[in-house]
Amino acid sequence: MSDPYRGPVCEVARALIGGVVRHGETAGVIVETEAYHDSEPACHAYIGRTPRTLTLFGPPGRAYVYRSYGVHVMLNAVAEPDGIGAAVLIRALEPCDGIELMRARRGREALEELCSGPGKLTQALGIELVHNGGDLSGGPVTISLRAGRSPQIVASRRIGITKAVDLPWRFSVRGSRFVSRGGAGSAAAVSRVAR
DNA sequence: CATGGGATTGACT
DNA sequence: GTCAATCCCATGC
Repeated sequence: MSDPYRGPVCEVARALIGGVVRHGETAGVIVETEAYHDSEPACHAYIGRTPRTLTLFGPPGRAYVYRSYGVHVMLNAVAEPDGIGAAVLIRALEPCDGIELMRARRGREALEELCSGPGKLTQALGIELVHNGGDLSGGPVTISLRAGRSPQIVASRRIGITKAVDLPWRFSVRGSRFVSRGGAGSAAAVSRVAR
């Protein structure tokens, strides 16, 4: 319990499923994650330490937040010991608190459209680039880990990347309707990995 | 200093 | 299914 983020990044990615991301009055349960590690080219840390990747190589349990496509903000939890560049991308949440505020920020009503994607959930929770490097156990953005037993988790291939596309490092709650639109948990995603 | 490329989303054909 | 939006940063001159 002392350092839940310190272990192998794929184990951390699984452990985070069922945890709760909270920012202010908004919060949601994690239903989808992806693992990234500096040993594989899809990871930002693959190129080594740069100003951008410094957070990734820092101590585990911090937030790595960056802008994607000039439009969207992505939230990650840094994993593995200090000196190793690894993180878990939070890809989807099941909204639980502050739903009206999420609706206002997202401009959408349907629960399934509030946090079902990495760019959507940061918008719904009001997470910004300034949160990069923040301690996830001490806020302002926090993640509390699941206490009980794990839900059924499906592994599949990661979404939206062009390198190391075959690694089954995406994890999602089987059957959840709150996962992102890559269709994680679908029979297609499962068989894609099995093949 | 100029350029190119995204761990995406939503609107449109 | 296709495509543009739009900004940070890594790289190269």
